[in-house]
Amino acid sequence: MSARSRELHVTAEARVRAAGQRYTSARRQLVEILDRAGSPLPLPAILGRHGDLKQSSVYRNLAALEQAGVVRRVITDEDFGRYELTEDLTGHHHHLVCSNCGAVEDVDFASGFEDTLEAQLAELAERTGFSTVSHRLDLIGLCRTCAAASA
Amino acid sequence: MSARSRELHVTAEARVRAAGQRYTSARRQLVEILDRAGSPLPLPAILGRHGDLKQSSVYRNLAALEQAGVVRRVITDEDFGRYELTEDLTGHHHHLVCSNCGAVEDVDFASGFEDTLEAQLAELAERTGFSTVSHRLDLIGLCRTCAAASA
DNA sequence: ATGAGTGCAAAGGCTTTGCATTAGG
DNA sequence: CCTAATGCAAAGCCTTTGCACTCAT
Repeated sequence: MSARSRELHVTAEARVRAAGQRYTSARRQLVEILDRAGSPLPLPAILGRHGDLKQSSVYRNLAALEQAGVVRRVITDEDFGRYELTEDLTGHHHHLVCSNCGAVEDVDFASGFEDTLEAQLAELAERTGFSTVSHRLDLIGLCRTCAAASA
Repeated sequence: MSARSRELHVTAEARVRAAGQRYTSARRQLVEILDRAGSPLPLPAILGRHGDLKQSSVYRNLAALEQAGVVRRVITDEDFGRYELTEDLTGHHHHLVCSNCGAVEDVDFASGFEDTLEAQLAELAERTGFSTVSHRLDLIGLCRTCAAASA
């Protein structure tokens, strides 16, 4: 296991315990799965990668991890919810969402752009009265596979 | 009725008919409701503003309008789906989403920023192999009301 | 022992769908 | 007339929940 991964679990465990819950092996595995995936995973995929843990338990554990600030549920227009590690664990990023197959890929922008974006958000917050705490920028398009298939 | 509104219905009707369906008075009313709202409306709100049209019919009509490219379903983390007119009818815009009450408000960025954003997206599309067709930038924060209440 | 986690099954809640009826072209 | 739209009720589907059992502390 990499140093980064070890670090991840230490942080995750701390948060889960701070939330008054246990860092079970099941939860550890879920964090591991999401970390390895590197992009938001739909529930069936999580279920499939965790040999033996029933669906209801997966939901409950994900809810626990979400409450502890380790996992967040990503909203998509698919049937199943997708889950990823929170940004303060993985770093700020954006999503490329395939409008055809639903695949989601993590991506980063040039840092300069991210700054410009922040500035715009601040301006917007002031103009509208919203206290902006975060943003969510998703790109919708066709992934390589679907683009090739439809060509 | 404003000239813009008349224009809107003409376009909407054309699309619905092109999709092989009728521009019913019920559908016309739905378009009217969404146009007046000026921001994505959750289903209960739509139902409430349309005196007499059963829930299943509202769903069916929204689906028809969506298929015709007049309406689009907005993804949120709320229980109910939200609906708005498509961007080519209302113009490109973004959403301010209140993380507390779920309120959604439409907003625009400075046009210069929008250009920068497009450039970044083009660069990203090239780098990742995604054919980006659109983007969706939502700001999550506290709306005026909720910010005041929690202060 | 004592509370948390798990499995199983049932319930929930939004959305969709089948079917008979009604209305629009 | 003929097809589409509507209402009503039932079904679907993801997700949540109740309850008894097991496991870890």
